[in-house]
Amino acid sequence: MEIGGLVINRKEVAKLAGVSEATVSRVLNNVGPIADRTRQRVLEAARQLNYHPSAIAQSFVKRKSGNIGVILPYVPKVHIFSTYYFSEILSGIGEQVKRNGYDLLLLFLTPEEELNYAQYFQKQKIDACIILGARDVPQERKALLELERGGYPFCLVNQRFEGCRYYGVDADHVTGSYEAVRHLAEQGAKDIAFVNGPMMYSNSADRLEGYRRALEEAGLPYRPERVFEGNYSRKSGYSLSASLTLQGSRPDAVFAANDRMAIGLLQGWKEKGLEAGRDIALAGYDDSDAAKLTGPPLTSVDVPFFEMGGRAVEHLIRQMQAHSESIAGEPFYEILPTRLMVRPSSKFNPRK
Amino acid sequence: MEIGGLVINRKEVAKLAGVSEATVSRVLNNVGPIADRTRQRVLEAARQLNYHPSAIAQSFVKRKSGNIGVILPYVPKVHIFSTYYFSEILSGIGEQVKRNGYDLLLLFLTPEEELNYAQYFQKQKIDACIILGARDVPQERKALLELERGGYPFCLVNQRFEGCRYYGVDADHVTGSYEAVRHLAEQGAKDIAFVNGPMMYSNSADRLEGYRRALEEAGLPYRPERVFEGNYSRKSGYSLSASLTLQGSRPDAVFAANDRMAIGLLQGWKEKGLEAGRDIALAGYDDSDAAKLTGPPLTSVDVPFFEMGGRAVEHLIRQMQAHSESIAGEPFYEILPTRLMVRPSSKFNPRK
DNA sequence: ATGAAAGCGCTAACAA
DNA sequence: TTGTTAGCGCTTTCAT
Repeated sequence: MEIGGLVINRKEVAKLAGVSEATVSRVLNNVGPIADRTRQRVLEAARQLNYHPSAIAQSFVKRKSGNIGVILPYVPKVHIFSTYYFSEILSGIGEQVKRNGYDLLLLFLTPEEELNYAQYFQKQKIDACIILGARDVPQERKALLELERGGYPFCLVNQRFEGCRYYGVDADHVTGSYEAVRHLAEQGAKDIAFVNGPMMYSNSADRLEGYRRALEEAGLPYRPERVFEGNYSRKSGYSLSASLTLQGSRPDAVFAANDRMAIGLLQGWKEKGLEAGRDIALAGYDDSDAAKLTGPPLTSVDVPFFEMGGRAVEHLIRQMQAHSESIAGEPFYEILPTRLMVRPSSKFNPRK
Repeated sequence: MEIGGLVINRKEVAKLAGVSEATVSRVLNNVGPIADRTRQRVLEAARQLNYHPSAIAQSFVKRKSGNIGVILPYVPKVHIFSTYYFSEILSGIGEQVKRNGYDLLLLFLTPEEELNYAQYFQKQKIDACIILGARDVPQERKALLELERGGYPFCLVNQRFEGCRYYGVDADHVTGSYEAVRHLAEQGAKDIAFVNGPMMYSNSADRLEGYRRALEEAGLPYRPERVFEGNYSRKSGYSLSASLTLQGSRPDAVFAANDRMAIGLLQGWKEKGLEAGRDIALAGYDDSDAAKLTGPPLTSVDVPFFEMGGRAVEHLIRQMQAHSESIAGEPFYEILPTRLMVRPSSKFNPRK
């Protein structure tokens, strides 16, 4: 049985072509002046031997892995790729990484090990990285600070850190939430509850800001007891559906910070015979595929996750160019627009 | 501005610890006998300098990248991670890859370049790979043959090749389909149509086999004109909804080869005022999250995609062990069971 | 236009 | 128990 592949190296190509190893490299890398006859001979020899230069050796000598890393948060009990949010961002990243000639290395965080992003650079597994699902907690800030100190190219997606000037791509969640809540108010809702996610995510804070702004503009009071905190899971939405309806006074409308929680609410309500768009108005967030399938279809805020992933890669490429040219690239935070998608769930029927 | 990270190498650790470079390696790799005092000194020096061995240099000398590759098919106009099928398999792969101390390299195929899986091994970017979405077409068979010839560890997921003995993990789609169609027949349906995917996927062929078997057992005739071919997209299901209902005789029931197409059918029918579970019975396949959300909820066949991904990694690990011990591992094709999930969409109402 | 040779950071065999 | 040394396959100067 054959063990491992027989790997041809430069030496054999050089021998077959009757040239030096250096010449083989020159031909294959298109560098320096080469006689046309020599080039032909080398290419032919390489073809005959089915030679492929070792990416590892190249990385080793160039001190570039050719990989862009994507750091994935640990989310308990969730198949991370199966969440609309991550999968869309990753698709966008994948497309752009490939287009730029890099490979994509996935780095899975585990709950046991402490956050250390810089290690991936020190170990030289990656040349740049994108961090998904970052949270505003001390150890995260520390890990990011270390990246900045090391001068390693990185880009955040969908998270900002107050007081830090990092590269990042975010969506305008303040406006997105503002528009969703304004829409609910325009439907005639006077008592609009908000099911938010954890505040350690900047986008949760943004949504709260948008919610408040819309209430204020609509002349409705902001009442802290009308803000509930879930954890962006369907289950947490489902659990909160109880507190949101069994309470003496049921709100006219609910704005949920993502579609999964909105779907949980929908399910909880359905079990109690309540229907969104009839008994209570509901708007979600993310405009996931699921939003179009629920009964009733869910009003939601579209976020350009796919584009965000692609833009993050472009920022990395630019950072790396700046580095190699010793130019100090200005940190850049890009904010992409969101869009409200109105569907039947947000209808409000005043005679309740 | 600092350009790139200052990377510490073994030499500096050796100097600081006052030992040779070899000793540093020995301590860090826990190899050979080491005096306890020496070990302490080295570890302390490494800690002080924040030293991380270069993974590239290690890979280079060991001729092992430490990466497991996942080859992703090119699917036009689809964000690949956003399909239930791929995302679940990938989640399973990711978990298991991490558990085994490897990193996950994603390899995106593009429609322009011709299929060449062996190159990733020749370039030494990966030590083993999983191939997703393989099709039974000549160039795919050629690419796989090359992998086998090279003795490179690889594993297929959800696809088999007649006449080849490759490692692979599949689900029992014959039985899965058989059970779905039998269920439809048991509901009283006499005319059961089948919306299948392209036959270049072995699992489409398997489904057809299960469909035929169930019909035969139910004493219903197999009629080729009742089999339609979509491409597993929602859109293709939507398009076929017309041919399936505008035709003179509408079937009693439809078995769709995946949930996306089933959802397309549902949408097409809804526009015509037809409702699954009332006017026509419908069963899908995959038991995706969406199946639980549709109106009506979709009867579907659950496939353990997550487990399949994990098992594929385990096969790779075993292959690599066999290689390193020069043992000839027996190619192994594993078939996991599926499970029918009955929901309202498959109700059949004879008075049509 | 081409060859010779140094060196990238590490592992592993051999010496001591 | 530790040090010395020879590569690993490539890129890149420096000669020629």
